[in-house]
Amino acid sequence: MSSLLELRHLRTLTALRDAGNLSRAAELLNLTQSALSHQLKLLESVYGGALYERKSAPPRFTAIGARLLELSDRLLPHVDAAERDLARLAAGTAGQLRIAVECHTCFDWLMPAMDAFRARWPEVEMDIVSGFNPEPAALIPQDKADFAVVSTDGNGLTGVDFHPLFRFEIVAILSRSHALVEKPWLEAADFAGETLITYPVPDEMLDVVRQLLGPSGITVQRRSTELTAALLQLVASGRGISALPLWAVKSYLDRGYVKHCTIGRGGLYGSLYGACASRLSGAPYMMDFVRLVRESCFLTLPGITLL
Amino acid sequence: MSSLLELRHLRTLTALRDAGNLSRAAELLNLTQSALSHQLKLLESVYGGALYERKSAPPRFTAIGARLLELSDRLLPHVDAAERDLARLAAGTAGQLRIAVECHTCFDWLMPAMDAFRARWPEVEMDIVSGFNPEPAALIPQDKADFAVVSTDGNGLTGVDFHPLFRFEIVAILSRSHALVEKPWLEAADFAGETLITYPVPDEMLDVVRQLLGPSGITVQRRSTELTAALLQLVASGRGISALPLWAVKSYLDRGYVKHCTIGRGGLYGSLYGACASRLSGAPYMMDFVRLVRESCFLTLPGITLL
DNA sequence: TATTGATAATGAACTTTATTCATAATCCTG
DNA sequence: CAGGATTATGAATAAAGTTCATTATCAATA
Repeated sequence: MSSLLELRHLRTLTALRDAGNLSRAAELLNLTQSALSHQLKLLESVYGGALYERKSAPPRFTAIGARLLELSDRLLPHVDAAERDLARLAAGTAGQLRIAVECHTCFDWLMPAMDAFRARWPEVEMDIVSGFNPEPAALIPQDKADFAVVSTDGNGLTGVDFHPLFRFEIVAILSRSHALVEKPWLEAADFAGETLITYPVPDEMLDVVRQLLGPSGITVQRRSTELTAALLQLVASGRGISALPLWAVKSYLDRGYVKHCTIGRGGLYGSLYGACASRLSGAPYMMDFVRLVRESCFLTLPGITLL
Repeated sequence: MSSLLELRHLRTLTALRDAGNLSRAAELLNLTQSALSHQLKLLESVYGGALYERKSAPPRFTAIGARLLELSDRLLPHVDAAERDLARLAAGTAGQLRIAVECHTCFDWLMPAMDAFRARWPEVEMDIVSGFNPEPAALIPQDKADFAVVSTDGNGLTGVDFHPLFRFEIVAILSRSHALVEKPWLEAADFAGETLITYPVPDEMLDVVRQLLGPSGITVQRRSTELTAALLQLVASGRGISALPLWAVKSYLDRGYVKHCTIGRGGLYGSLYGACASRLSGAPYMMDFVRLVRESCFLTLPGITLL
């Protein structure tokens, strides 16, 4: 009798468009693929026709689907804006967001999220905590930062909450002529004698060391540089091998500038978490920031998985 | 974590504003007062404050409530429009809406609903079936009308659906000096010897006759005229008494032009139904028309109850 | 100031709906 | 045509939303 269309459905539809397929849309919405499939099926039964062609990627929407998407585009921004206004009404206070990072790569994806955030919460003062801190989460209890990007949850810090961000594969980067490119995957022993080219961070912050080389007692030479491009240049010219997030080097690999190789049997994976003071964990602007980070990363970084 | 605001909530809020209080809002939405109360409570717990001041009629909204209403006003018309577009996509065919009425009073409330309908479904041809038909529902199987306003459901007509509209009290209208105005209510015997002033319709169409005079075997003189104003003029000048819907004469009563009196112990009530061909019963434009009629009547006719 | 009537709130039972889980079907690609 | 990825499906589960029955609150009024 009465209309059954809800915002939930519109969110699903836009997620489907943004994510490219149902499974990814589900990930974006923190739901299962099944849930969305059922949702769409229901809508289709109500409106008497398919909403999109299933077998196409990116999805091609039918007239019905397109009309609903048009509605979504018109509505959701207003809903979003209203909810932020309401959060502001509730909190009153403006707040600040001082961001600390542990590694350089973070900036690649942090910037777009920060830009989006600035547009949505103009009254929140945003800053980057200068310098690179080996353990940025420690800055939070000291009230020197409000948000820190870290690669491990729960450091035993009290009063600090960790929000899962995403998980990504770390691959070994080799020059095109390197002998090891033939191997299906690299084991710890393969690194012996090689020079490991990395960002300038302490050993214990490197996932390759922490998860592979450390446990197996293998030590390697280290050489470091700040920029990804410089790092790859060194690898390409045979000065050593590196281990970097797949998403960070995807474009270089596609161009064939360097080669890559899985590390360990099932691959080596790193995870990132956003740390913030428990006191701010529930603050709408903080939740929105975490959401924006997750969303923009998921939509722009190839091959990552949301946590 | 994720937003829980849904269109449902926005609809509740606008209904609350339109209807004036929670109970009436519930009636408008075909829900219970309790349901809406729970809904609002939930919203208030989420947004951390009241949405409106309960004890005031009409409701006074807080900043939070007002912001949500602002959102509703921006969103709901678009949702509505989209759903109509989708219905058009599904049905394809334009359709027509020929309306037949049984009594003159209907036009008072039919007009605004028809105007609203015309704006929403410009492609549907709307017409009024000329002449007053003692039994307009009969025109539907003959395909001479698509919608008929009748005062009884289920005439034993097959292929015709009856949609409950609303229920209203019918009161006796007396001149200010009439002896009967002193009585707490009128019984059948009180009508004996009086002239009953009515619209020009057959006896069996009049609720007073059908429900009160008929069963008790009392017959009265009849005199009829087409216009409500003329009818009241006759009553006021002592030519007889009348029995009319309370909502139709409310303004005359408020001005003290005539007096009124309850008919029978618990009062006399009439009900109206919208009849249409079963085949069209589920057509979006027909459902929308019924909805518009119910809604506009509920919001404009004083003292009625939705069925 | 009690009484009544109207409106709103509440907690528990209930119903409906949404989501997940486990699995099967389908589609695409190499 | 196998294997991987995506989608569909039915049943089970979880989570709501809604109603019911009752109580609380408030305003008008006797």
